[in-house]
Amino acid sequence: MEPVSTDDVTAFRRFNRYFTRRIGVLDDHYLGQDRPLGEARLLYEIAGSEAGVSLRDLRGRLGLDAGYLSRMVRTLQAQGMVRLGVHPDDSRLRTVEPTPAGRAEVEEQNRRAGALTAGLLQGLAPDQRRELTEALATAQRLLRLAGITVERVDGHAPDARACLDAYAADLDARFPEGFDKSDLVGPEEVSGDAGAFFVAYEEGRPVGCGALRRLEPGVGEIKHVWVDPGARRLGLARRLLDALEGEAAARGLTVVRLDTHAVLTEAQAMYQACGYTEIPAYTDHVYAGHWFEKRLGSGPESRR
Amino acid sequence: MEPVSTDDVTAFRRFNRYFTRRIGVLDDHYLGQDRPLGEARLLYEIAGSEAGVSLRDLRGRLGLDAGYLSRMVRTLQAQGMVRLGVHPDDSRLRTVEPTPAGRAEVEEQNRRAGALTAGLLQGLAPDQRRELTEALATAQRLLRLAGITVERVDGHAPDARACLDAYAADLDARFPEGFDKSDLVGPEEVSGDAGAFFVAYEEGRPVGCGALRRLEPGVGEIKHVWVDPGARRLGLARRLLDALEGEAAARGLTVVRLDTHAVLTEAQAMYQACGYTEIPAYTDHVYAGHWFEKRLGSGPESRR
DNA sequence: ATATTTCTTTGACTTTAGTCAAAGGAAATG
DNA sequence: CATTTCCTTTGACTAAAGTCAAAGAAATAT
Repeated sequence: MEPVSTDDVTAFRRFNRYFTRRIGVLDDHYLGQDRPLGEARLLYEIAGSEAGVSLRDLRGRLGLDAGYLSRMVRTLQAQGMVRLGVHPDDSRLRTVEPTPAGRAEVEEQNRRAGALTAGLLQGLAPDQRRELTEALATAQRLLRLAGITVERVDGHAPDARACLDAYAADLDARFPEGFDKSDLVGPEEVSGDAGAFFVAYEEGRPVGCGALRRLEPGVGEIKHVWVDPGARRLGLARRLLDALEGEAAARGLTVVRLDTHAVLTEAQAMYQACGYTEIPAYTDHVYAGHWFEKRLGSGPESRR
Repeated sequence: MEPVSTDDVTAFRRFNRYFTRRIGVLDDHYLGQDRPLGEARLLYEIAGSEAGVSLRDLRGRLGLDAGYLSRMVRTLQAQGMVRLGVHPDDSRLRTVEPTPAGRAEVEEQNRRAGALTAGLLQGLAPDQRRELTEALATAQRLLRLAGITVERVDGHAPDARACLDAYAADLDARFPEGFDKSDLVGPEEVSGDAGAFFVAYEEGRPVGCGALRRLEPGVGEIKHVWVDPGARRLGLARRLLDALEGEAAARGLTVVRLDTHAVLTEAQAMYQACGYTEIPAYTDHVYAGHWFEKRLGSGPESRR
């Protein structure tokens, strides 16, 4: 893996310092106008999630001490900003939800913050605003991608199954003929000697997966490459492929194959961009309409 | 002035939230590992400026209460991180400078922050790192520009004179024959009916200027458009020109002219890009090598 | 069914951050 | 040279942020 150039690091740190100084501070400042910052943040978080949130969740998300959180929630409750309840499934957990008043306050804060931002952008010409918006979108996309880790997990792991379920639901919606879950590989097919399973995590949540399976001596098959709709267009599928190919190479496989459904045109384009070439059918798989192959370890990768 | 689209505002706010959550927080966190955040920031600021800094300066830069600052500085002194002295020119002022130990601590923090950043960027391919760096640079450039205000000031104002001094020094260094300060317009030539003077401010500091002078009935002259070296390549000169032309139009002038030295090729390109056309000499000014003119109020601006 | 773990609440703290006013020395102003 | 302004220090506070441990209720594991 290439080392990170110090120029990139300095540029990043320079931006970071500039941005948090100039913008981040502002944002925090308006937030905590009528109440302590911690409380404002908490209310914002509570109002952000439509249904009720559990205190346990909030604690995790905001990284707060249990006692501290408990007290702040009480304060908000006393002010009529939130309502407390008991979790229906587990009565140890308490849930919080915003009252109309709480929602209104957050709305008002959003309005003010929006006005602040608009004031800032006012200093730019329209085309410069567009340029800024695009640059920020690019940066955010890449930052998200950088924060996602791809990890090998056991085929039986709950995260693995969760991803496959989501994958199956996705395909069922996209294939004209639907998709039957029983067609997924079993956990034992992607564990141990038989294969491997990778899950991509973003801030602890699984947002993508991919499986590798031994097909015949020297040949592997890649299956079930899936990316959560919320994490698409980041370049994550490529990273999953990288991981799968790396694993295949480490197992001494020289060729990987895969098949894909005719309707998944963007997937086909992606495979081709990653160095896969279309080959004749190597399976008579129900859903397969196109077959691809890539020879591994043949010098430099064709990276976009 | 065009209204800011809500899309741009939302995109900006989304980035802001994402960035401060994911990155900004990190940065603060490592900073305040061994000492309170405020103290760490203060030490960072002190170590950042090579020579000693005055407390007055620090107070301005960090926006701290005088008493609060005084105490924090004492704490740092007691820990051997900084040395206190009296300002040579004004013994009401105190100066602070980092000791070797203080410098070392900041160095160590920088090292750690750098490692953190490198770890983050590690998740990206080299070309994606470059893309990110570029996007951040663009964003920072535009944010800086958005934060700069152009204000009309009196020709006698200290900020106006400071800009003109810097401008003169700049020209003196660039012109082969040097530049004589006595050639600058006098304060009364850019005040009241005779003309106007604009200063660009970035976070309270003057970073650019431009003057407008009545030349003859219906015709104005733009002079001394200057941008601080630290604020170049942002598009600030254009904004200064916009302000000057707006002022000229408001005064009923229909034409503005300007002259420029032969060596200032980038200025000439900029004038042309802003709708100025070269004309024959209208002065026999010593330093002038090219003359330009623009007719005002003729429909839509040619914006880049 | 008993023990263990999980989750929230409460009490009792500490640290950090920040404010305000008084006071004294030094420079600038008239 | 008297007055005003500027800058720092000190004392006396307050509010916010955060920590830790004990305790009780509910769920899970054995």
